[in-house]
Amino acid sequence: MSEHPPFAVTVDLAIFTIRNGALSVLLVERGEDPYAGRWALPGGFVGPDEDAEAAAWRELAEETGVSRAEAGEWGHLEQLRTYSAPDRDPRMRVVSVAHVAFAPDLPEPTAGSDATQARWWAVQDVVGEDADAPRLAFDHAEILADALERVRSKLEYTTLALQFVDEPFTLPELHRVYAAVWGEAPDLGNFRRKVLKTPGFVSPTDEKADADAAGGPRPLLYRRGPGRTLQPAMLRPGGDA
Amino acid sequence: MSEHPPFAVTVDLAIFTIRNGALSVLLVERGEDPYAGRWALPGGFVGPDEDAEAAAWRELAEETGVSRAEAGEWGHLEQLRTYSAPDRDPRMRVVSVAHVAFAPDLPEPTAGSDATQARWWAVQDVVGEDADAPRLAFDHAEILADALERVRSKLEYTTLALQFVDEPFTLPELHRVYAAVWGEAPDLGNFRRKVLKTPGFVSPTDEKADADAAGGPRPLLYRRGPGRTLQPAMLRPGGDA
DNA sequence: ACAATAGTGTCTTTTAGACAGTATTTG
DNA sequence: CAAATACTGTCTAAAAGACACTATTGT
Repeated sequence: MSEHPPFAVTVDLAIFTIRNGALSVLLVERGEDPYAGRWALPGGFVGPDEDAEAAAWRELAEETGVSRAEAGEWGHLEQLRTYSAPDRDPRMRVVSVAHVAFAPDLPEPTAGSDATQARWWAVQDVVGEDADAPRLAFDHAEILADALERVRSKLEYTTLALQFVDEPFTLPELHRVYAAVWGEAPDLGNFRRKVLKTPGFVSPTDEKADADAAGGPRPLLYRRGPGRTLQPAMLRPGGDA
Repeated sequence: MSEHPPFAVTVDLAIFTIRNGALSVLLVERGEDPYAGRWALPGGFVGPDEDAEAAAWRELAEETGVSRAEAGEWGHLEQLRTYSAPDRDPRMRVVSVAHVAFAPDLPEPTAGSDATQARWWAVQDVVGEDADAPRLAFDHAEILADALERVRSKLEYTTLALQFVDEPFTLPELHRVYAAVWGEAPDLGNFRRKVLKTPGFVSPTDEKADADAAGGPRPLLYRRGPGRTLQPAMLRPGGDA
């Protein structure tokens, strides 16, 4: 079976967070060809002694500038799918195991060791057709589109939204996560009912958030509950469109 | 970047069908080490000019003994996930892009060119803990478990069950698909209501099925509709367990 | 006639959608 | 006080679960 050609195996990551109320994704600017100057999803090669998920955790920690142990505290990472078109990288045959990661608001990333820059992009500015929208390298536009669909649908039937907020959090904050990811806000009253009656979604504290300059009552603070799935699912408004 | 080790990339397939009312999966007996004599999911290497999905279609056609064009007629195939543990194959570093395929009842497969045998196994006889349950090679038990979870959950929110029946079909037949995959039958009356009121799930004909030795009225025949998703989902009985 | 299965209808419960209305806070 | 936001409650519609009931066929 040595007549089979060798492949390089990489991981690519779509790392999502909420910044300024907008769903955002981390991109790095490529410093070298192919696609020099274009923006790309962060990623790297899978090492000889790690599986793809371990490589993805390692890259996540490197790119966000936090230690891997810390990343394990707040982060959620899962495999998305594998991209293997023969010509997806002109240099060699590369198969990429793409992953999706979710994190609460993180600091602006530090530049990578290869002197390229990395920054958060509002997803809407990347997937849009605007003239100033960056054209992504390789097949990363397709990967990002798949990742976006994944995060949107996982909000429906899991408690994944909890990964986008720091503890403790308020229900209006959690509501804004749904609004940012779906692009449309569910009715706040019905949202509260759904979250509070789903066992294990959130657990209340008896504290209230600090006052907000905008006025209004101080909302109650909650912590993440142990539940992981929503039964039945939370429906996104206009979800059939 | 040539300091990175070469990988072999394969596809493995969990090919499901319904045989004698039981959800079944195609397994091949390995003829050589490692795991000689053990049963495994069919699979093979990804060729230099194809992507993983093309390799999976090729393997599907080879293993089921039907031409690839025919397979495209009736089959549904989708990527499951990628398995990349460093020690999953003792011979070399192999990354496997697993796929799931669904087909109506197929003939017993012919033996592969390497003189190994292939046959359908009732899923219950493979995942069970019985003494005569085969111990699968490599990490294929894990792949099969993931594939099983995939097919079970896809029945909930898609019209995938249509891939397990030949056209034309009756609603009791379609109902038996759900019963076989879920291990428990939804109420037939409520099932009919759900299927018939979901736009595009099935389209009626004005024909009736041939008579059955068991007696009873001859059920109406239907064809597959254009719809692909169920909104809202069909809930499996005891689905939270 | 009887058994078996196909198909219809009905009642109840659960849940979501669409609000209205009250309470709390800042400026 | 007004404005803004947090929170509660209510009415309605959609849908599922749990049946009972009728109809059609083979033996």
